[in-house]
Amino acid sequence: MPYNLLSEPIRKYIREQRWEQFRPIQAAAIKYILESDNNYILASKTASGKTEAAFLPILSKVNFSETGVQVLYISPLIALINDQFYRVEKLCEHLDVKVTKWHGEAKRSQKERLLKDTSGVVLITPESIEAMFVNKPYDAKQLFANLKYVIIDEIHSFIGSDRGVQLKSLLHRLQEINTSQFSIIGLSATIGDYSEAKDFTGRPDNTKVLLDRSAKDIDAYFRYFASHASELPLPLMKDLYLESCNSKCLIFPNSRGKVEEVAVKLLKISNRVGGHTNYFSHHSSINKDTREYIEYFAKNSVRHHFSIACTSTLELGIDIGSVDKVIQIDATNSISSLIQRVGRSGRKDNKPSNLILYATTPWGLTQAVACWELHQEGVIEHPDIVQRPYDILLHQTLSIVKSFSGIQYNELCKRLKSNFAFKNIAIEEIEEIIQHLISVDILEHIQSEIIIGVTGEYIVNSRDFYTVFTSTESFKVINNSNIIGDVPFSPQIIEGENLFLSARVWTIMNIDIQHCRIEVVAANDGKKPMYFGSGGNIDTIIREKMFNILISSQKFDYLDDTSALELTELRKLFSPFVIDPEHHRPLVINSDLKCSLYTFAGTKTNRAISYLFKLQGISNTIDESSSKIEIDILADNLVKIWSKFPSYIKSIDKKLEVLIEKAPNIMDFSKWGVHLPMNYKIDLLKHKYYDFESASQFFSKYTLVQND
DNA sequence: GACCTGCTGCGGTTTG
Repeated sequence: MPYNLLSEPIRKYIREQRWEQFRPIQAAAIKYILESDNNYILASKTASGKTEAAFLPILSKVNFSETGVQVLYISPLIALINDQFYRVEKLCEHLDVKVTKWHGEAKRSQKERLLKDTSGVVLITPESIEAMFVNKPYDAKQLFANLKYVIIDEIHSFIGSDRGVQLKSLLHRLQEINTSQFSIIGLSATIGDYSEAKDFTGRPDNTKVLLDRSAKDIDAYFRYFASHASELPLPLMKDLYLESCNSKCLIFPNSRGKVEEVAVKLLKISNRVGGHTNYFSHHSSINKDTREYIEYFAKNSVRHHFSIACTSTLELGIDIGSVDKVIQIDATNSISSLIQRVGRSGRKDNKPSNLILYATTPWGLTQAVACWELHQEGVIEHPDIVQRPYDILLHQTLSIVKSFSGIQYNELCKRLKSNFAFKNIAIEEIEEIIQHLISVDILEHIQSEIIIGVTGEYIVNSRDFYTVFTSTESFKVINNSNIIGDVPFSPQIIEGENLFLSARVWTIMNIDIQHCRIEVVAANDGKKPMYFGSGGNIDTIIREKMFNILISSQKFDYLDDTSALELTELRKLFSPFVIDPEHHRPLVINSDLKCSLYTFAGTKTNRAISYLFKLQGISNTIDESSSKIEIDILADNLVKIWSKFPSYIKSIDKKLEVLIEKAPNIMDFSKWGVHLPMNYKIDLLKHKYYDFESASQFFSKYTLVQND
């Protein structure tokens, strides 16, 4: 019995909660974590009690009377830390264990209190760990030199991202200041690659996966409303209103602009028919206080219905209580994202989740069906792992040098080389990058010691140093000295222009360019705001599934009649082809004899294919939504040169060098890559922005098939 | 058309 294994204060907590039994992941975690010091990945569906699964045995096991923080909980979001704080504090009720939030918005007094009495549990973000290493290395040592457990929440959001490489490096640096080994527990509902998840701890052999495969029942319905303009069609809005007005709903329209459009229009309809007024918009450009209020409102609404239009800000595990329905407008970018979003509904009492998907284009519908089918098959895309993250290595190099206020050259190289975050980067490469940083005054070599150089001082002392992702400049939108949110610099920002923000309509009264502020007053009608972003990359497995769906005649019982008709209609585009998806790709000849290649390949592969065409002087444009490359060449000519393309990749480096020199903005995907020597920039461009390996396979694997 | 995430220390002022 797992219950009997736990310590008495924890058992008391469990009795008070009146839990009749543990969830499977909790029972397993209690048994395994208590019996060994292995690392564990706890993989189980959303709302299955993973936080308790990790904390119950750890709080039982760890001796908190030792000095120093014993348990470090790392989260990708401040909002999640604030949310988990109350849960963890409650768990610690009978234990006399201090729980401290440590992030950029946490109270300084609480941090100071912890520094005076270093003990207990700390909830922190990766960036705050980074900042502590850089500015207060002594504090880091005082606090975190006696760790027993590190818990990483929503670990999938780190795997395969720059932020994940940074966190790996920080885990290594934390281990360096500890005399004994701490254990790592990773939590997630959507792991696409267990070996990558194990690698994330740095000790894959000592890491075990505890997996509860049971899935939640989901009632899914797909509906179709054709959209021809940039605005959502009115019939869709009316249907959406009826579907949502008597429920607690989350609506995911995939972009901040559309989030505003949905929130404003639903509220307008509701006002007209005398419905409730609880319509909100929740995304990164909404003021933080407003977002917290919305989360609080949702969590505490027992009787009130509400609809929150949101982006991926409400995708991760922030507890917003029980939601009746999740409404997705067009397809998600990934299966993982779909799972997370659907998991937001039916959290209580094991009720089924409800998903309603509105498609507005045939290709959006096909992608949505593909994601849904793959999810049903239990498939999740694999994370996109960068084997040699030179840019993050550069960032960590600066962080380490600053942290030590100067460090012996050999010592620096040794620390970087032994860091498992950079295990595929050779020592010669590390030395070359350090030498380059010295040559551009970012670092300085004094006798045998490396210190931060003149140029480097500006970089490491900037507030922007602690993150590995970029942020864009924007205007603060202010009404009556209340901050509503922000909008980027765009041609839309003109005095007198009306726009949506935070589910309301505003007129721009005054633009203060110097202070990046816009004064607004309430208005009645306007436009959705323009935001610039670059969505997520779509994985090849989704595209391949779309192809299979389109050349099959399979019926899907969750589609409404219009959706089924639209799918049948799109299938006609490929019905003239006799095609084997394992070996062929369709080339549609247009009326002007130019052609459209449907690659059914992932975003990075499409970019590489398109670029290779351009290098051969063949102009073309990608339409990512349909994975189509429209090519300015006669089909027969393309077929003739098709087999030569893989050989063009061999000499790609020189071409990419020219590209970087001519259009340096192409490196914008990498915040720290700009400081690297050219050959390393090329390598990043080759693997993070493009995917030439899979493009090469594409040309070799597939032959083109033309329609008649 | 097209997502998201996070962050300092200091000196000064105000508040209880």
